[in-house]
Amino acid sequence: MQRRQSSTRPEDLPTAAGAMADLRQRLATRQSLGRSVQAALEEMIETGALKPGARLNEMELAAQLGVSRGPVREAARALERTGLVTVILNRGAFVRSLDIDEVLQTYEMNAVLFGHAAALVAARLKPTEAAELRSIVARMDEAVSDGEREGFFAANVLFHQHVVEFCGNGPLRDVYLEHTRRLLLLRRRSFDAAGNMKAANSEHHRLLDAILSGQPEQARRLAEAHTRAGRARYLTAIAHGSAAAEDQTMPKGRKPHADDRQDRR
Amino acid sequence: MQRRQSSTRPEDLPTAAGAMADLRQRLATRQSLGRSVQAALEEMIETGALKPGARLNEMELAAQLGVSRGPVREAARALERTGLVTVILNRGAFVRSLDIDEVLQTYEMNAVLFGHAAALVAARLKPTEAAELRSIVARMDEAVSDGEREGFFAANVLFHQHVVEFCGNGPLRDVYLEHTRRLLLLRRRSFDAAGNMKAANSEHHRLLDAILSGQPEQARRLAEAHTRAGRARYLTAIAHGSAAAEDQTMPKGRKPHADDRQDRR
DNA sequence: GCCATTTGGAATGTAAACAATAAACACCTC
DNA sequence: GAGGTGTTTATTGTTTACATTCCAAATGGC
Repeated sequence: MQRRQSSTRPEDLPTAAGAMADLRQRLATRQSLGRSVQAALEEMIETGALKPGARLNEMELAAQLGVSRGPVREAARALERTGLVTVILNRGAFVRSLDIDEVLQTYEMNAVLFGHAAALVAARLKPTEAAELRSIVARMDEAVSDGEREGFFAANVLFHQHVVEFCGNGPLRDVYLEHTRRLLLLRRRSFDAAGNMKAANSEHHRLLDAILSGQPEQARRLAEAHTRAGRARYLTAIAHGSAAAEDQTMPKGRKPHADDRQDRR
Repeated sequence: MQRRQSSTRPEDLPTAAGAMADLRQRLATRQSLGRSVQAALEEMIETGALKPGARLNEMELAAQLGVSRGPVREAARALERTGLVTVILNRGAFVRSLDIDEVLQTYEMNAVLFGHAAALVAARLKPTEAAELRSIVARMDEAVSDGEREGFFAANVLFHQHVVEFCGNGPLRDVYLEHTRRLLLLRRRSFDAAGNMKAANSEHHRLLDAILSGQPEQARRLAEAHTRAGRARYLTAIAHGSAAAEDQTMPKGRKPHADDRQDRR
């Protein structure tokens, strides 16, 4: 990530259109470097460039991203609050490795939250929102037929996002999305292997029916069951070979231990 | 404005001195300065030295606390992730003022989470934990008899903390405590006025009975009801004079608006 | 050979300097 | 006087430099 440099494209004279594009670019880039670095780090964690247990070397990352250590530190601290890394005093930030228990507990909490969101949505759904949910489920149907894992995956995320969005409870939405995202980033491989799109989507259909027909408690039950079914799929997935990717790029020295953490208030 | 409770403090003199002492204290505890500053800022928010809407002037705070701007920035960003302040690019960090809707939604989410925690506890309570819960409720009984608001308040917080702790779900505990804490810090006056200790404690008793007798669903229902009753008490409290303390120390210029925020991923 | 101690290098924590931005003010034009 | 335009000033964003801490290999004694 370097300082915005004028792209010296040969055929591109300083036209109004070009200036406009530049401005858009600039406006889009209009966030602090810390934010940008945070996004970059999240991507590196998602893609596996930074594996669980790896230390975030501030100098190295700063050089790599073309910024100084300040924004890198800022990003690392933000990731700590998101739960993606653990910061240890004087030793640095380490990509967290979720143990199975924590994953299961997160599923459990998400089940309750998603269930409540579904109940709220069933009680207050607007027509336009109903249409949107229907179209997303339809998209997943197609993806299932065509065997498009990526397409299904994206639409699946979208479906859950919309449900918690439409429930109208901002804090609940934020918590649910944040923790879902954490699972995705730190356990992506397991999720990929967790397929079984068909079963998942039939659950979506049943849930959607309950929502559309305005049955809050039924929707809550189905949404909770759906989340727990997802947990079960996750468990069978990691049981089959895709075994819990454990720490790999651990630097010298001992592993960071929970006791070292300093974020308990 | 509005009757600042029989305050223990000569008011108006932003006591950075107290925060300062606290800061030095915590330095011995081997925390990064950023952490210490974060704690100091939280205290300043809690005590009202930093009122909702106030901007966190980095230079000023750094000078007051005897550190450089780095740790202050770090702390401000941490508070942003906690939801206590809003950061706007190139304009700084502002103490958030929770609107009523968000408070109510947080109560709603907390009701669901606390209800689930209570259900889990009822299903898996250990003898030592049972004793601890009993003793806390007993302490609240005494506080009610003696009219000790502060003592009741502290024990009340402790009771809820222990329930979510004993439920065994770490992520749920963290989310619940974090959001409860946010309400406490940003709406403390309202809470103080929300008294009605007697009613609250009778709810505690009924909940504890359900937990001790191993009735998860009953415990869930009571815990949810207890939280919603707390919400109702909060509403009547702010309806009576203690009106939602709105922004006061707003600096010149326009108020920060939600659209300015840059933390949506 | 084994263990405690020392010591050097590397990385983090903190401070201070520099650059960029935005609000506020003065000024000019109409 | 209203509206807009340059200029100033305070504050944040970022970089650079310095201090402190930790780890690990090297050293030395037994």
